[in-house]
Parts: sequence; C-alpha cells; structure tokens
Amino acid sequence: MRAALLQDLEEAMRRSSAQGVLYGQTVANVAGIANSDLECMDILYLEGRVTAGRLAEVTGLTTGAITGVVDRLEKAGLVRRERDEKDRRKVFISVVPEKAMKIGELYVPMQQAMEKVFGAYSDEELRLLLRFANEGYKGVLAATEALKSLIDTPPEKRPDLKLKKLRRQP
Amino acid sequence: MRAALLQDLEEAMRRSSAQGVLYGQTVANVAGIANSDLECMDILYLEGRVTAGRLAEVTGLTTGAITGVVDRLEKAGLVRRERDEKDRRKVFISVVPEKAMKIGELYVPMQQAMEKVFGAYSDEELRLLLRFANEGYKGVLAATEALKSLIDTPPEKRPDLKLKKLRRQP
DNA sequence: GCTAAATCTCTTAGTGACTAAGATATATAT
DNA sequence: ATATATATCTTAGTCACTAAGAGATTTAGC
Repeated sequence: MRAALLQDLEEAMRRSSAQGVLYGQTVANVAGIANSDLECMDILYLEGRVTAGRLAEVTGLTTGAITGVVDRLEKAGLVRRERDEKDRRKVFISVVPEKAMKIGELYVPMQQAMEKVFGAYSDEELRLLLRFANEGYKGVLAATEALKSLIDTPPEKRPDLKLKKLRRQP
Repeated sequence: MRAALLQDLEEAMRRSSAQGVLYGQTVANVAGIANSDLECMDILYLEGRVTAGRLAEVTGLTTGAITGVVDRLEKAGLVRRERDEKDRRKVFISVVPEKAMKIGELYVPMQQAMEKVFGAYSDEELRLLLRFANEGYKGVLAATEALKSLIDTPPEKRPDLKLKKLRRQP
C-alpha cells in the first residue's frame, strides 16, 4: 500500500523532473545559447556574483569548460567578468540584468503554469511542499556525495546494495 | 506572505531539480555512458519498449542522434533493437534487464536518501506530494508547449509577458 | 493495383562543447 | 626567498550533436 504510493511518487517525480530538463533545453534553444550556458545563468541568479571556480564546482564541468561558457556569455552581453581586487587570481562572474531579462522572460510560461498549479494549494500545504523540496535537495546532495564515494570503492568492498524493483509492469 | 512562500518554493524546487540533474550526470559518468544515453535508459524503464522515433520525441534529440545513442547502448549490451514485424520501418528498443541492473544499482544511494526523506511523511502527506508531482508534470508539459508556440510568434505579437522578479536580494 | 506522398530509421559531413594536461599569474607557508 | 598551493586560462584532441538527405516501407489517391 505505502510501498505502491512511494513507487508512484518516485515515478511521478522522475517524470516531472525529466520534463523540467526538457523545458530548460527549449529555453536554451530559443535563447540561442548552449545548455550549460543557461545552467550557469541560472546559478548566477540563485547565488548572485560567483567565481569561475564555483561555477565549475556546481555544474560539474572542468574549469576549462567554464572559461568557454563565460566567454560565450560575455560575448552575448549576458554576464560580466570582474577580477577580485583582494585576490587577483579570482574572477567574479555577474549577470548583466538588462540583457538577462530577455532570457528570464522565457520562463514566464513556466511561472504561469506553476502559479496555476500552486493556486490549488493552501498556505499550509505549500509549506509542506517547501519543507519537502528543501529536504529533498539535501537528500539528493547527500546521495550525490555517496555515489561519488562509491566510485573509488572497489565493487567487492561496496556495501550490499539492494536495488528496489524500478518499475511495476504495466 | 504567500508571495514569499511561493518564491521560496520556486527556488527550492529549482535547486533540488538542478541537483537531481547533477546526480544523473554522476551516474552517467560512473556507468561510463553519455548523458543522453542514460536519459534514454530512463525512458525505456518508464515507458517500456519504445521506438527510436519516440525516443527522439521525448528527449528532444534528432532521429540521427538517437541512432547514435542506440548504437552505443546496444554495443554496451544494455539494449536490444527489434524490428516491428507489423510495420517494418519501425525499430523497437528494449532494455536488457541483466545488464541494465548494474546501472540501476547506481540509483541506490538516491533511493536510500529519498526513502529517508519520505519516511518523515504520513501516507496522507505523501498523497499530497504525489498529487503535486502529477499536476506539476502536466504543468511543465503545458509550459513546454506554450514556450514552443512562442518561438514562431513574432515578438511584437506576443502576449504581454510580465516576468516576476526572480530572486529576492539576499 | 499502381503511382505518389508520407513515415520511419539510418548515413554522412561538419560543428561545437567538452576533457586532460599543462601554462600563467597570484597567494600562502616554511 | 623559495616552494607549494590556488585560480583561471590555453591548447589539442575527442565525441555527441545537427542538418540534410538516402533508403526502406507503408498509406492514400486515382
């Protein structure tokens, strides 16, 4: 009973997450920038002014790749490079708000759709969703670390991993 | 008040979704396959036996790219190609369960983390989350379509798009 | 039934974002 | 002062992707 609920939930979340990725791809397409470029714009919105190295860390790209990303974004006028005066090795990247706005507008359909969905929930329920989203984030973050640590554990030394059946047969 | 809640929620969901993408990248990395290859494996799990064209549709890749994806996956023994006997133009792709299992195991850290998160919620609450996930999926799907239709609408004819402020200043 | 148009996958040539390795510049430690 | 560490950039090479179209099969119109 509860097991079925959990499985449905997992599947539903996978689906919506995959569709979210697809939305992002479409945005990047329309904006005429690469996928990773858009992802970095997103991070810049969430975290504000960040260093190139931090972008590499968060995206999982190499610093070399980030140089390319920032080059392209800078050329498109979407971001600015600013050397840190205190530590002149560092380069801060920040968005150019006026230009970035045009990309932000491409998220309007998404915002409208979400507004509509959220509209059906009470404040109380939204707080539950928020709590879940935050805990989910922490969980995924921890899982990512766990997976990474699994990499350099030889298979025979790995803790016994029991995979749940992934999909009920339709 | 509610506006702040909605904004927090949006941001939390964006964060967790981004981290989810990163988890997927790590899985692909560990499994030694390309990102899109893993995405297709995922779709094959969710939808079962699907045609090459359907994969292109769902992933947003061209059919040419899908040929490459399936070539690599087939070479790795993860999927099989089967011509449809009724319509011999079609090619069905299906996973080879024994081989795919090894990739499935890489999702165990994620499953464990999610189990832990879900554990803190009652059945009632999980049903709320499920409802939200399903409605969210439909919303994102609709938004994707809306965005696509925006592409071939000349900017001056577009409905007035009011972008909400994306981030509260920290 | 026969031809034309449509549908589905694959092929080919070319492009561009990515990695790995190392160069450069600056900062910190002994 | 020298060595080590840190942060970004450069370079060469690789690989997945797109666009365009070919090949194979099915569907539609006459």
